[in-house]
Amino acid sequence: MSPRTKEQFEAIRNEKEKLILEVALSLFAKNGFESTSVSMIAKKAGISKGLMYSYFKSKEDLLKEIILNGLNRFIDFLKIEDPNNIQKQELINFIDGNFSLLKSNSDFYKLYFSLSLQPKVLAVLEAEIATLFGKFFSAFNNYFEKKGDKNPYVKTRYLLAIFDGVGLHYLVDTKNYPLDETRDIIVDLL
Amino acid sequence: MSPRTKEQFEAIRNEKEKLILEVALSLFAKNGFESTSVSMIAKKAGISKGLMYSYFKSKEDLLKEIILNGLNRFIDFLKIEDPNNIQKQELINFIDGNFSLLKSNSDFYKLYFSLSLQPKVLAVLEAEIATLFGKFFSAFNNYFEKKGDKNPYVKTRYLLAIFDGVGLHYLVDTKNYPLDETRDIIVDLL
Amino acid sequence: MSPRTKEQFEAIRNEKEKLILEVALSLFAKNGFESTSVSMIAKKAGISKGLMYSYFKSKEDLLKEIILNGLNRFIDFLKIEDPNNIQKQELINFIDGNFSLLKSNSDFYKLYFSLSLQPKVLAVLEAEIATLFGKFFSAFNNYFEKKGDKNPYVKTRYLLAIFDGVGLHYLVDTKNYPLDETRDIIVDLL
Amino acid sequence: MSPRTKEQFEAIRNEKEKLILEVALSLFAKNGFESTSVSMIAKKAGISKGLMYSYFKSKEDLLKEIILNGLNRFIDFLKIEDPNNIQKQELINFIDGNFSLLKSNSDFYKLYFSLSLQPKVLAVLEAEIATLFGKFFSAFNNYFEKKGDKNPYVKTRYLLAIFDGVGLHYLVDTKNYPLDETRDIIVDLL
DNA sequence: CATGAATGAGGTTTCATTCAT
DNA sequence: TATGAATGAAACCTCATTCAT
Repeated sequence: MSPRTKEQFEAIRNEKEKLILEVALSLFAKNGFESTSVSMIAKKAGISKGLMYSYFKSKEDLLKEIILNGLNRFIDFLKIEDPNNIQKQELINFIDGNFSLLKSNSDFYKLYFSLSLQPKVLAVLEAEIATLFGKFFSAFNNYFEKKGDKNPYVKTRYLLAIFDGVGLHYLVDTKNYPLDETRDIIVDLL
Repeated sequence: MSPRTKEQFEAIRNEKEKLILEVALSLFAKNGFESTSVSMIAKKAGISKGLMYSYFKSKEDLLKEIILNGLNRFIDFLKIEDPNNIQKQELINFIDGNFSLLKSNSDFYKLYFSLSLQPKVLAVLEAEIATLFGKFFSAFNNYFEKKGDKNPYVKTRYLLAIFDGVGLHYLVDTKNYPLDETRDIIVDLL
Repeated sequence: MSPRTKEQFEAIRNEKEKLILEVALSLFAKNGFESTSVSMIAKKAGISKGLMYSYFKSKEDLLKEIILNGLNRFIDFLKIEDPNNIQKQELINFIDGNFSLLKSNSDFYKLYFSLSLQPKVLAVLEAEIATLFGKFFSAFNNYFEKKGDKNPYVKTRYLLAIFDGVGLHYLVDTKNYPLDETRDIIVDLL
Repeated sequence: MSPRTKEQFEAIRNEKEKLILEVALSLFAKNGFESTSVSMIAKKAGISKGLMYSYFKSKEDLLKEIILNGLNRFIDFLKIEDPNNIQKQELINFIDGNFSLLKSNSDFYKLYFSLSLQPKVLAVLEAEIATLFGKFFSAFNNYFEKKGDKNPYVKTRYLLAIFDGVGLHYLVDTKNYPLDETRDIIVDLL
């Protein structure tokens, strides 16, 4: 066997890191952060605890990485060509992207919701989260302003709140919640 | 000296139980259930750890008591005279009650939201919660049906989701969230 | 109502003390000394914990009282008219007394057996126990000596061991153990 | 440095497990199960409390392991070639094995006796214990039946009770109890 | 890179005992 | 005499993290 090249090593590292992130997310989502032990994660990922600590310097660090990873997927859905002339379709695309992520990536949403009221854990990511939220807010706010809505601020905050409310209810009762029909109602608000 | 009377003992118990419940709720809301230790509760309540266990069988039992306590306040807001003829004002009263509770009792909401995605903890109260939620659902659903709404089920679930979404956003950003204006928007949906 | 006389008070005290002793014995026998809490005893006796401590200065003291109480019943069964001329019937009476106590007072036996291998607890009663055991030993030993038995010491120790072995097996399997038939075999050893 | 091999890890575990079992047995025998704390065990074994829990799920689990370990040594002493024709010598071998174990392994006997009247603790091992006891019973019962004894059942139960009585007395007064002479008396009963 | 034994701090819980009333 | 609220020490147990190999 020829010795592995640097690239191969890096590929293995990346792959294993990804595995840990996935496994940890699923466990955090299911049991909560505090109730998930590092041992459980290592076991489910098929590695040793020690190795986990070579990828992430602490359990909290692992959590942050997971959250950052998850947040980054959102930005992609919001594609605005011209901030001064936001198209309805652009916002619809965002909504649809969001909802499809909700379905495909519900673990991340669960984790995020369950942490969103415990500022301590998320404190370190405050800046990132504020930035992200700010982008969404601007987009909708600008759109409603341009559209001449009576109170764009209130409407925007209302709409963003709805996203989370619907997400929450969908996650709590995934089988029955009428997500697609709700999507139509929301789109009608634009 | 004569021993304390039954009434005196009961008064002591009631008062201290209330104290513990309040202190625990505030800490659970702030740090989360798992991250709040019985030591912290005892310290803040000015009692020994041991005493807490004379009032509540376990930390989890304490949590359940808190949740039950909190849930019971909700029911009062939903007063329906005739289920076959629900009045718009009755639902408005419910909404207003809810929002006023959100303001005055935000700790309970915080706790409830942060637990709502960890079914394990709430499992024991599932029945109570389902009953409560069922009542709210019926009220709105019946109302929308009677009103001839196109899809009462979807609308009801949408509305209940909005409550939680708005609540969540209000709790995360209490200072700025335009709760009263949002209330008007919601009332207009009826 | 006329005030109670000193005698009445004492009668009440004695009665209550007896009640506590009985209740505690039954619980100790069932759960073991360590696994029985003072609270359990007080509850089952229908008194407060504080009161219990006015009768017995500690949980251990209560145990000692119980053991002493129980041991004293034994002596009565061993009635020897003339130590230099012990009658077979006197020993038979002792055996029968013992076995009947085993049936009627099995709680005490259970407790005693389960403690007999933990010298710490019984250490304080060592003297009493040694005295009692010594009396039994002497009686049987003298009898076998007089009777011209080859090895009275061994036979005596063997016999006393049998008592406990049979007692133990009877207590473990009270329903099925053939106590009366065993009694006859033992009597034949005299 | 290369990590330890599986074999090395296993060796460490086996050794330490054995150490803990031995230390715990000695303490349980001396103080009783309830009065022996995990701290005491850990201290005497020279390990941390936490480590004990990596070897045994709980203090009770540790106890069960000890009992199972001890029980297994018994079976070896009972070797019956033909159950329909049990030889006197086979039973003598069993008795001698038992007594020699009593001497060499007195801690286990002590523990077992002190637990035998607290069914709660042993409840989980009931099946194993019943099986073991059943084997002994059958062997002696069959032997006495074949031999034409008047009442094989009573004799067998009497004999098994004697084993325990003698064991108990030997353990309480190891220095003086005439175990070997007693052994001869018992053998004569066959 | 990889392992899992080992630690130690801190969690939940129990309970004999005290003491104000 | 009688109560049970209250304490505090100590029990059992968990787990993030370290480290020798």
